[in-house]
Amino acid sequence: MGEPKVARVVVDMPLPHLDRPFDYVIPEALAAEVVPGCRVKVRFAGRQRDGFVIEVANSSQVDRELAPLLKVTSSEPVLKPEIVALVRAVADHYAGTFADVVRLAVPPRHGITEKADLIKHPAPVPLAGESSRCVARYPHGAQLLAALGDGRAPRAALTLAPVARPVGDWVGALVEAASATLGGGRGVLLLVPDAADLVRLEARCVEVFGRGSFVTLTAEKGPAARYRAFLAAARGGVRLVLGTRAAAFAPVADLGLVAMYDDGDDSWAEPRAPYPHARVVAGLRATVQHCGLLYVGYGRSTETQAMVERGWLTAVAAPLAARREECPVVRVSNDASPVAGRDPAAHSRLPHEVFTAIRAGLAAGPVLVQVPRAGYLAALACARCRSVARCPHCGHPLAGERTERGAAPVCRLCGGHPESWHCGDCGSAELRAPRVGVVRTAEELGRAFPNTLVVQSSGDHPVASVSDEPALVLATPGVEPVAVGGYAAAVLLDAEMLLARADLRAGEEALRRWLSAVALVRGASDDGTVMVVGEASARTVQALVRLDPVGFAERELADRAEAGFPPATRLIILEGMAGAVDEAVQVITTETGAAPLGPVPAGEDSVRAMLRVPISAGAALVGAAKHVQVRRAAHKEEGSLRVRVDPAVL
DNA sequence: GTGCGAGTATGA
DNA sequence: CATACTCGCACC
Repeated sequence: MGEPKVARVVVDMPLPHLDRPFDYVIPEALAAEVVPGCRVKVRFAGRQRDGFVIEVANSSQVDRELAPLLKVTSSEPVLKPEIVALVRAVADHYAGTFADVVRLAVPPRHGITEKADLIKHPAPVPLAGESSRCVARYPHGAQLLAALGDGRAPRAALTLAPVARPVGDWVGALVEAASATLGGGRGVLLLVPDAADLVRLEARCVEVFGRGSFVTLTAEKGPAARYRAFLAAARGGVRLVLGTRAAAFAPVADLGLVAMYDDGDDSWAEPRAPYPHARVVAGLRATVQHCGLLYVGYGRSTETQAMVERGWLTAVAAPLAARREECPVVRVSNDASPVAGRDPAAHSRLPHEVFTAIRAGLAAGPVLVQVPRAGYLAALACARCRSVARCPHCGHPLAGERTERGAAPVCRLCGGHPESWHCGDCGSAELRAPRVGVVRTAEELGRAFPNTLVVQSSGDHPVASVSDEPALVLATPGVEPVAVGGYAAAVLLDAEMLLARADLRAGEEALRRWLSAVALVRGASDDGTVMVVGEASARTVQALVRLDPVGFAERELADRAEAGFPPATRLIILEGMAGAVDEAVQVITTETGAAPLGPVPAGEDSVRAMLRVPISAGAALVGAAKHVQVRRAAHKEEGSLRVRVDPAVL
């Protein structure tokens, strides 16, 4: 008998200064059960705690007597080496701990499911050779598929033409990329932002790859179903995994591709510490595992644009001229606050053109009407040119705040109350609060088209699809039903309201939502039309009319660079008790040269401060923030301090 | 976080 | 000199 073996264990202990593996002796009696990736119980700081074995070694560097493993919870290797690397990379990117991130990556154990017999998963049947109806029609699209099939690791942002045709079929694009990768013998991970999209993707995967040839990983179906799907992937019995946010960490044997639909959706932001964004997780994963990476969408997020401009992603998109040929024609109807009663049929505040467009569309099929919900935080705008008013101090959009003497501008980010403001575009000093639209539109339109079937789809009552029959389909953004043969027309209402949020991302978000609606409409050659009701001069509306999310993202990124915001910079937010935040700002600033903003009050005895550096110094900034946490924890310093890196919402 | 050992305070 | 208590730190 040789020396007893040593297990390197990551202990479930989210203290920043203990964020590293610890060595334990494997008792003779447990030797057969211990495998890398299994769950164990160990004694740590006098208490019994859970952990994962990440490595089995013959000896330890530790010059003290090792404590023994207490118990092997399960021999199932649930934490694969590549996921260890991914979890470490994500924790480091977000100044978080391995323990916090691994909780997001490995679902809770479900014993009964683990002991149950293996379900046999048939291999997915890849598409026959030349069957790409979407991706291969794009410049570089065929090369992308070929690279995936050849075992290479291409990284791309595929900006789809928004149209209800194969060329604008996001599900098809994901399935084709998956098929190419599977055909080359590697595994695939397909990620979508929400349950409704997952249903659509699953349906197509059943059709294309066969029932049971893939698993769906989502927390929504309960712990047993989640763990079953996770195990199927971890055991290597299934090559294709579909899922939402948390599935970005799913173990897939011999991973060849991570593909994500609509990376701009806000559901990708994890609400638990350290708040990783699935777009970033996917990107880190492509790096760590050297696999393909594909962001598919109708829009282009500012973040993917930054990756494209860094040369890290290849842009795959059709030229603008080709897009306009294939996609619906988009027109603007200026919402010039029409006088009530101007349209006798409806007593409507809507422009007359809208009714004409709807009537024309209904003659050919269903018509989609996108109606934003009320309740966004409205930002102030220039009274003359209507561009968003920005804080002169930090560049964040200004909000209106009620005071004794009416309204005053306030910056919700840096807390400033600018006394004088001048429009950066036209020089005017006058501000206005944009009119907030009202959602009585459904009733109005219903009355205007009395003999028409009206379908309503909203967050509470989503409708998945509608037939080709003429119908007026009213939907809030994000839950538009799919029309089987494409909508004949779409009307996008209250554009200004969607644009008027006091949020840096308002424009990008509005364009993303509009384009998703446009993508449900028939192409120009089938007389598909889209009408947007809003200010024609607004940059975002212009981008929609030109169907040019890339040009928009380029300008958006340039703006962010000028204002010093992510993704052009790396930004961290420090929040907690004043003393702790002040000290942290002090230390990090001197250490990294970061530019501080704040601190400003942030609720009950809590303040927040912001630090920004150029991307090249990002790792140093995050490292310094982690270091501050380590020191604080080790010295048991007073007060609380939370760190957020590139938060989704500022 | 938790437990422990060193160092210091307190009292018989 | 014995016991009590706090502080600082290591935790495998």
